[in-house]
Amino acid sequence: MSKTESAPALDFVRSIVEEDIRTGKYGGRVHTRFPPEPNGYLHIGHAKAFGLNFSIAEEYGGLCNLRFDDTNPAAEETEYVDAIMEDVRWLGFDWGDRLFHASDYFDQLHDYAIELIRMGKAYVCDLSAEEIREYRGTLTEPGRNSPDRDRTVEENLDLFARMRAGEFPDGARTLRAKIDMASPNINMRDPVIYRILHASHHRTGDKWCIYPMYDFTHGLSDSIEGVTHSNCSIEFEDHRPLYDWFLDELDVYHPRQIEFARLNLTRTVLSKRRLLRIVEGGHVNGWDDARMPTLAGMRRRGYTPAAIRTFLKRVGVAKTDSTIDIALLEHCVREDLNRTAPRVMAVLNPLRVVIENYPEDLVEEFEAVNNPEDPTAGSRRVPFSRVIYVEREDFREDPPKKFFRLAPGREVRLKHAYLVTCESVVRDEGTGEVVELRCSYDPESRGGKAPDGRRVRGTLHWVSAAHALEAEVRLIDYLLREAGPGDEGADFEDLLNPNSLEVLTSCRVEPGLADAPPGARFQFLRQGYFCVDSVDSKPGSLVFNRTVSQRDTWAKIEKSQGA
RNA sequence: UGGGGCGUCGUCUAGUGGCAAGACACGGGACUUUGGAUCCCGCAUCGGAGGUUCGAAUCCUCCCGCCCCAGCCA
Repeated sequence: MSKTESAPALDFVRSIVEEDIRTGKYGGRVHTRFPPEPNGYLHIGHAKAFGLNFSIAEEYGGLCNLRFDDTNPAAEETEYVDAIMEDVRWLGFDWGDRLFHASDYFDQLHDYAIELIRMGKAYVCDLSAEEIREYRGTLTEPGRNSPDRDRTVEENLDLFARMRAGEFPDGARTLRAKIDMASPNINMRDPVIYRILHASHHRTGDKWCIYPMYDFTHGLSDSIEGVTHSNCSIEFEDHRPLYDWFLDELDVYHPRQIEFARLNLTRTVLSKRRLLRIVEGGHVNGWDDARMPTLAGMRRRGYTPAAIRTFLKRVGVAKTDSTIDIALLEHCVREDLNRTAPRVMAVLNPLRVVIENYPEDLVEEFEAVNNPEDPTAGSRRVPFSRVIYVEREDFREDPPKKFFRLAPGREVRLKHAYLVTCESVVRDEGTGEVVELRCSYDPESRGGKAPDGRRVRGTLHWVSAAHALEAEVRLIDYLLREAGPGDEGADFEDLLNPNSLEVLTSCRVEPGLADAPPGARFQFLRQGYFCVDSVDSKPGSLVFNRTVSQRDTWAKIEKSQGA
């Protein structure tokens, strides 16, 4: 632990945890929890939250529970429960045998509610939802007491029992905490703690027709589980007095709630409401669409758990409202994939090239290194023949300055193979479009080395026409056209990028990819990182997703030339 | 106009009275059989104004800006 090892600075949450360990506040224990409501898919923003909770537990020899906050049967489904567990595990976290549900505590929570009633700290209220809102007051005016606020304990007990017994319809009555209708903190103005909901719960079925509210449930669940640090997002800061109130009034074990800022990303939608709109509006093909910021989407797109965890670490944890540049996430993905992804050649927009002086029936195989960053990755053999495909954008009839690729009379290197020179072009007679290049090769340049040491700046990827496999490649762009998350409003659809997905259908990839398994990740040389789509790719009809493009210096040069 | 919170490079994040640190982005250069990777160099006086102090991003005062809260959602 020497200072010279430059231990990374602690974020404020970890500082609090360390301080509590030092002072023995919880007997030196560290126990966190991740409490998602199973009403949707987890996205990268949730990953910040559970990454923090699980990581802190790991780092301090503590435990982290997975607890489903399932107190609203109207919104929750088992499908989401399963998806959430899969996503948390995918990122490499483990809750051991501590899988819990707020609904596990419904009996105990009910007992706590009765205790509050007995103490005169809770009452049954007959006000309608609208009346409760009216009585609550506003941000600047205090609220008024409910006419039912002074019911006797006996009457409250009786009414609450009848609520539970199903005597009243939804919305007829609520159980409220008796706190302070004049509190400047609106959350303290006699919040509802139980509501009547004749709805079947995905775990408890029809056992209950009254369900506890979040504020009442959350702290008590933390307390029951022996949580020490209850980390949540910053909009709950106003709720902390209420969190503390229940624990204090009931005089039970008292965890500490700590709030941190949520994650925002440029060009990315991270609100559940909007994500739902994108899915239901048919703007994407489901929650696991590769364009989605859900973990399921990122997984399908080819992002790695390691890259996401590195990203989360670099983003840090603070209370400042911030928006992370999506470029940081992409950097982390490239950094990981550069180390681990095997290189392969694939031509996205094929342009046919005939090497006129290359023998008609000859097929050579060239040794190609799989990953120059990783000597243990080995090599493979790639077939070469007289007719090949190169990338259409690697040829220009009128090459601009600094364009080091193919052009009439220009010589380039075909990666791993030969030096070739463009001798002439073949056009479509109707459109005039260039449909084929006629080239010559230097037989002395086998392997790509110029025999006389002449300098050849451009190196192109290619595939042998007779051997290449046809494939579909999906190019993924941001869901939002603007840099920021955009304004709230009905015109949200206008903020969507209409070109977030570009599908290329006649791509050609090297033959070795024939049996690449679903999810396999590759670097398509000079282009970026791609993975085999885990849903739509089939042997014989390969589908790849572009995970992230490679940095493209030429694009920058070209742009600055144009400007 | 009530309450709570937050303001440090373009974007994040450290720093908590003694030379403003790191990452991404951006710009420049080196190297290169991926215009990839890698390597070098450059890039902020800390929301504003006063004050305290030998010394302030750090302490005090006032001001300004942004975010959250009026669900029987979480």
